[in-house]
Amino acid sequence: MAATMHDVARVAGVSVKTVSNVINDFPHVRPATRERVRSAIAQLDYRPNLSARGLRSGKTGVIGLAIPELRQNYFAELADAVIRAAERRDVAVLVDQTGATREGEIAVLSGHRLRLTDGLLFSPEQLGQDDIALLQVPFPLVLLGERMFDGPTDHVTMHNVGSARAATEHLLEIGRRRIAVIGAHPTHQDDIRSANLRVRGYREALAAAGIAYDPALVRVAAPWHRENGAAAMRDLLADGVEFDGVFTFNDTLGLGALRTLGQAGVRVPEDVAVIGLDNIDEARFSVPSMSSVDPGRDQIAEVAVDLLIERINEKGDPAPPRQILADYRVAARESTGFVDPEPGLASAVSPSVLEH
Amino acid sequence: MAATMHDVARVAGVSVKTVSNVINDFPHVRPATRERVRSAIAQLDYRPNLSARGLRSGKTGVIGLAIPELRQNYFAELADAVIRAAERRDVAVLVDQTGATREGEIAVLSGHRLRLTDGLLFSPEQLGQDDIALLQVPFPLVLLGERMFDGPTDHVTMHNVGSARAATEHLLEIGRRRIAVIGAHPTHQDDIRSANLRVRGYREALAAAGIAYDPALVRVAAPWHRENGAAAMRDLLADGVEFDGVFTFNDTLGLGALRTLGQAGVRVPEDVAVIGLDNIDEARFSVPSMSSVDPGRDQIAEVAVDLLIERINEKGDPAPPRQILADYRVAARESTGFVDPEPGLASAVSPSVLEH
DNA sequence: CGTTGCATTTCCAACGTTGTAAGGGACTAT
DNA sequence: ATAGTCCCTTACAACGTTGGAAATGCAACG
Repeated sequence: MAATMHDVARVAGVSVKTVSNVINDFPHVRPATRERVRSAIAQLDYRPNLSARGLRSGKTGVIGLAIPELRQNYFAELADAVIRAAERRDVAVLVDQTGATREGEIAVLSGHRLRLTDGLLFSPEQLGQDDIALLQVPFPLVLLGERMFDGPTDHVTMHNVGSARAATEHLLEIGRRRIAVIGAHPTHQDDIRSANLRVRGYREALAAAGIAYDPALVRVAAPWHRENGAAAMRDLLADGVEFDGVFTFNDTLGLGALRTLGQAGVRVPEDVAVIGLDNIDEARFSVPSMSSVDPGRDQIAEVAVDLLIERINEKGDPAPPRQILADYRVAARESTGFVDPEPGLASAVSPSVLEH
Repeated sequence: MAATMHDVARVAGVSVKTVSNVINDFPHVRPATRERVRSAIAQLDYRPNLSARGLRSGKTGVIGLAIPELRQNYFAELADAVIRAAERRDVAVLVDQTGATREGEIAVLSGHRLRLTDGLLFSPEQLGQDDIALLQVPFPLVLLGERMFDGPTDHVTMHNVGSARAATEHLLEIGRRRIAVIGAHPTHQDDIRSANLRVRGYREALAAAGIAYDPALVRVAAPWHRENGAAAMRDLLADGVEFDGVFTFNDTLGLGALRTLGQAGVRVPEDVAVIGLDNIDEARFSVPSMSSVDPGRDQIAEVAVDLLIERINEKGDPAPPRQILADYRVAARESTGFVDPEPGLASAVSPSVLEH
């Protein structure tokens, strides 16, 4: 049977409350007493019962992370970053998968699925701008991702316009002038916000370089899955539109596009340079390796966890919702003519990263 | 403030214990009473406080899953499967990353990191056969993976010999006769068990087909990372050994090998057919898509969760440890001359799967 | 009509922790 | 010596739930 606070108190010759005071770093404990308690704790290998603490304090020290599916690379990496960030703050993470369904996402917001958590990090994939009202929930919630904006909760997201502009600028810097994009939204689809912002970044970069905007180069693809990237690229090639660079709105689209280019015998980057957005690990391992904009996922995870913990501990009237934009940077690889110093190495971002 | 059992009891006009009895599906509650309690619960949107329940019952309804890193595709898919399996049993999953370090894995076993859990699913990457003694822990533990065998706990794992044999047989069936393998272990390395078993499966298949074993075709690669697969393939090509098929001991090695083959201008599958093992999602998206043996990951997750829950609820003397081997099957794709009916589609295993 | 037996419900205590308020001891100032 | 003060420590209750035992109600029986 595991030791309890009472056991520790008995061994140390103090009351349980004094043990509690030592554990919680309360002031007003004599150093000698503190030491005695410490050694009793060590001797008994005592660890606080978190259920009891949770019951008494109303906090469990666990946060929920709701994502569509772990097997989607992007979300695995997000979960990885969140778990690391939470660990540093001594918080555990319960992962819940919504299955990328609307019902799943709504279920998560009902709070019926993730019990035992103090708050929720939520990265929706189906809910959109029209569902903002659903975010009004009776527990601390921090929103992630680019599907809903200006909601009632804190929101941490990448810089859509900036990173899209950076991607386009990167292609311009290596001399490309006919730059296609893949991932625009079909009219009135509710991916709107994010896709529109990226189109805006693209156009800003073009404008700054004095290049005219050509609608023929802007391709619809939704959702942003590999097969749609491949299909959009097939269309682009079939239409005979001339282009020497492609910016896909995420890496998954980009990998699909790369595959089509490879099958079609188009050389990358000689004939067409390709850059994605997300900087998922997989981008480093495609043939050729794919350049991408790193949207600052680690920073997003850190900040999101911090905000959530802040909200959990918030007393009194809640502060107004905050929106945080992460820093981004270009990771240049073979698909835009750069060489990976250490191709296939599994850790750290490539040193050929261009700081923003 | 959230409703408690007392609130429900008051509304329903019964005692708290009766509410508890309804919630826990105890017999001996009159249907009328049960109904009254049910509607009170609905009316108040009551949900049990899991901290209190955990305190009282000693169970939290949460299990831990310790894996090296979520960003490794294989483990993301494993975590996905485990979370789904656990959800069906109304159990939540706390994911802990060991960081693929020996210290991290030992720390997990100390139980100091994952508190608030009833038991642990542990998939080691660093610990090996010599560390078996560390698995003797004071909480329910189910071991996953192929690094440690015959330990003191339940163990769920793929069928190493069988799946390796199946991979080799698949290459034989499409007419290959000079079949190389990548992923053997350097002598005395502690990957031994798994790599050896796969070599055995390979040799069994060769023997059954009446083909002589040629040591020159057996290549060392450790750990099983992409870069080592690429390097082993470079060596194989550089050595001038003749071969028309390659079986890599996991998919990551295979993707690395595919990359090298592509760069070297060797045609897949015309010149060399390639098959991996693990059937990670990524295998469907490489160019060409890569055949693989599906080691039954979903089944492994299901069984592992079941065993763990059984152990958690076990009373009295523990039953002897059990070892479960999962069913495997070949997923045939372009790299062995098969066509994906739906290339790039993100769900379900390809219908070209050959059942085992 | 009292008794028995069973189904149903209630009462009480306990799980391990922490907040509150009060207690005890040592020191200082008078 | 005495009161006042400051530190440090303690006692007690409470968080919301469930196990066990006790109590109640009801029907059938003699």
